[in-house]
Amino acid sequence: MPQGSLTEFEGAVLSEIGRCGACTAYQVRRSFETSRSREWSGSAGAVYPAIRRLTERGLIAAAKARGDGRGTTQLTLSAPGRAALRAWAADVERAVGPGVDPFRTRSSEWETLSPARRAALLTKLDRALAGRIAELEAAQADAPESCGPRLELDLAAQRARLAWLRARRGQDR
Amino acid sequence: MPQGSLTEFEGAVLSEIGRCGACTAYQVRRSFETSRSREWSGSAGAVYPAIRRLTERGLIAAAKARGDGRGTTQLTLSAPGRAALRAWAADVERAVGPGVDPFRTRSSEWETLSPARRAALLTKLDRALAGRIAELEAAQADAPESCGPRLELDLAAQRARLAWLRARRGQDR
DNA sequence: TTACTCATGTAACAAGTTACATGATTTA
DNA sequence: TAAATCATGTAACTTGTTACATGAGTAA
Repeated sequence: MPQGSLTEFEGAVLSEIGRCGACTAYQVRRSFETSRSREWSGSAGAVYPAIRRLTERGLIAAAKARGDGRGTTQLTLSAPGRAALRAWAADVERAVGPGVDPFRTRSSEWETLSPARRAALLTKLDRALAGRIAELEAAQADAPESCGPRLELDLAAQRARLAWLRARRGQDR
Repeated sequence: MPQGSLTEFEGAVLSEIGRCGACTAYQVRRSFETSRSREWSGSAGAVYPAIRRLTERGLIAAAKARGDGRGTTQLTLSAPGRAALRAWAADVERAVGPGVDPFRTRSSEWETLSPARRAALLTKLDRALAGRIAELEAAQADAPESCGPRLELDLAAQRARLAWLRARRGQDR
């Protein structure tokens, strides 16, 4: 990894600290844990070491909260941290990469199934995708202000899968 | 990880061995290395240990090629291996999960940029996406028979990103 | 006072990366 | 014969996972 660059996870951590202005490592964990997307579990064993690394690199400023028996530490982005976050977010090559897509990875295997098995599986996939889309639409309707681009892109990606799936099922008939 | 289940990478390895019928670990490596998607590097340090694990679990049958000074080993799927691969491919919950999407992960950070910086970045992203789409369309035109669902889904995903991006840029005007 | 949440962290393990090492075979 | 490719593998490192451990504050 080139010097100064950030992993996906580190970028997401800095992004979260930048978003909330000043927060504790615990709050960063919770935001990953409660996030709809299951990209990272937000486990303590991932978050605390990552924050320690980023603090050692001078990208995060950690300030002990005084008069707090819990030993709470407030985290903020330093100026280099903001710069590193901007550079990470502006990495076009990585942004347009395909990432890890479990739907696509499995798709070529579906072609090898017998027509009957394939039809059954594609029906299940259709239902699951439609369910996810309904959830995302409900979340969007619940909090129309707070729904950012991630939710929109989640929806767009799931709709693209469903459109592919229905075109694929049409071919089987 | 529940017993008998496969990681994304292990599933992809079994899928590749199933696809080519019987091949060497080296051929599995090459197919990852030369794959358009950069999900996995196909490094020897990933492929050989994974194949050893899968062989120890009885999912891969390894047969030494006789009369080959290179010590070549032919790999095939065992019956339990084919069953494990089918179960992995039919895991609907994991299939419809979002995976790791570097475009979506970065998108919320783009909203924090100044209008001028955002416009410049979104222009670069537009060009990069259009370029990727053109490459995929060219690959599809070059080999119309051999282009499987992965290529179609790659295209669908990139087109969905581009459509989101252009709608997003329209809002800024 | 019991249980839950806030808050931080470590230990053992899993699994990927790069870089290195070795040797056979094929091709220029 | 020199270089490229085929073929297999290991070692050091990174970084994620689960599970565990600890302790302070808060609400039933």
